[in-house]
Amino acid sequence: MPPAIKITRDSIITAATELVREKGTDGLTTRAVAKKLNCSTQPIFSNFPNMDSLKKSVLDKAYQLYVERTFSSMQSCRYPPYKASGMAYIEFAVDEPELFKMLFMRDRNGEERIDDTAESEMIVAMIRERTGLSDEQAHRLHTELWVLVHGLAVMYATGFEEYKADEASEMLSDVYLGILGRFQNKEGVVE
Amino acid sequence: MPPAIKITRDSIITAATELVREKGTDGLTTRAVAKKLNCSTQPIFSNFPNMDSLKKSVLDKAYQLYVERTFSSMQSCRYPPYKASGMAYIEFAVDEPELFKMLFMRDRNGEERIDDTAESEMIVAMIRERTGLSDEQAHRLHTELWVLVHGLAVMYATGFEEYKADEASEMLSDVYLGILGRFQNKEGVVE
DNA sequence: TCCTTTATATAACATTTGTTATATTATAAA
DNA sequence: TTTATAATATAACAAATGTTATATAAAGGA
Repeated sequence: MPPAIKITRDSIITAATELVREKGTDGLTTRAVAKKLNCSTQPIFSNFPNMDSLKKSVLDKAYQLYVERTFSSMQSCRYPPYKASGMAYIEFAVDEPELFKMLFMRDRNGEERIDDTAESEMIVAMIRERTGLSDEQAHRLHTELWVLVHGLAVMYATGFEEYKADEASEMLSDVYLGILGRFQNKEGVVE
Repeated sequence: MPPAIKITRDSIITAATELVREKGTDGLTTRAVAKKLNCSTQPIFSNFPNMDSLKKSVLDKAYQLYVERTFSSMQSCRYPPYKASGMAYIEFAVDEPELFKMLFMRDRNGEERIDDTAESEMIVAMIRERTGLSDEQAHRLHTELWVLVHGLAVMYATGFEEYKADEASEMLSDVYLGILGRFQNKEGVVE
C-alpha cells in the first residue's frame, strides 16, 4: 500500500489560484506552487499531465470564485438587480484584478465563441418587461451597458483609473437612463 | 576606425515593434530581434542597456504609430470629428491588437498617472460648445463615451467579440445621443 | 515481519531567456 | 601598409522554467 495522500488535486488548484491572485498569471510556475504547498513539484505532475492543464483548472476555479462573489454581492442588494450584476463585475475587477485579467481579458482569438444566447435572452426579456422596449432595443440597451461595464472594469483592473463606487454607479445610471430615454422617446434631441 | 554601422538603433526598434505586432509582447526577445535583423544579439546591447529599455522604445514607437493612424483616419473623415477619434481608437484595436494591448491594456498599477487635463479640457469645451451642456455634464458625457469606446476596443483586441464597423458606430451614437438627450432634457424618462 | 504499491522527494535534463566575455573584422587615419 | 577603433559575431554563463528519471519512504495486506 502506498503512503496516504498529503497533496490533493484540490489543494494544488487552490494554491495555484492563490498565486495568480497575488502575482498574476506569470506567477503561476511549478516551483512557486510547490513552495506554497511545502512540497516538491512532483505532486503537481501526478495530478495534472502538464502545467497547461493546471492553468485550465485555475481558470475554472477563478470563474467559480467570480460567480460566488457575484451571487453574494447580489444578495446584499445595494443596487437594483440588473445594475447589481454590472457593479459586481466591476467590483470583482477592483478586488481581484489578476483573476479578472485571467478570466475576462485573456486572448480569445483562438477560442471558439461561447453560446450565451439563453442567458442573454433572459436578461433581455427582463429589460423588455420592465421598460416596454422592443426586443431589438432591449438587446441593444443590454449590449451597450455591458460594453460600458466591461470598459470600466478593465480600466480598474489595469490601474488605468482609480475606482470610486459612486462614480461608477453614476456612469451606469447615466448611460442606462440615457439610452432608455432615447429609445422610449426619440424626440427632444438636438442634432 | 571602426567598421561602418549596419544595425542602427532605429532599425532595432522597428524590428522589435514588428515582432510585438506579430507575436505580442512575449514575442519580443533578444534572439527574435536579432533573427529579424539577420544579425547577432550584440548590436541590441550596444544600442540599449537592456531589454527593458528597448521595450520602452517600442512602447513609444507603438504610440507614435497609433497617433499617425488616428491622424490619417481623422483626415478621411467618415465620421464627425469627435466620433472619428473614438472609431479610430476602436479600429486601431481591431487592426493592431497586439500594439493595442501593449499600449492600452498594460498594467498601470505601478505607473504614475499621466496628466491629460489639458487635452481633456479642450474636448470638453468643444462638446460644451456644440451641445450647450454644462461643464460637468460635458465632462461626464465625454468620460462615459470614452469608457464605452475603451470597452469595445478591448473586446475586439482580445477577440471577445467580432468587429462590425456599423455595429460599433451605432453603439457610439446610441450612447452619445442617449446621454445627450438625458442631459438636455431630464424629463420623459420612466423610473 | 516482509513486501508491494505508489505518493512524494531529489536530482537531473532540455529549453529559453537576458546578459556578458572574448574574438573577429571592417574602416580610415597615420 | 600598418594600426587603432569599435561594430559585430561567436560563444559562454546564469537563471528560470517545464518536465522526467530515479530514489525514498509510508501504509496496509500477505
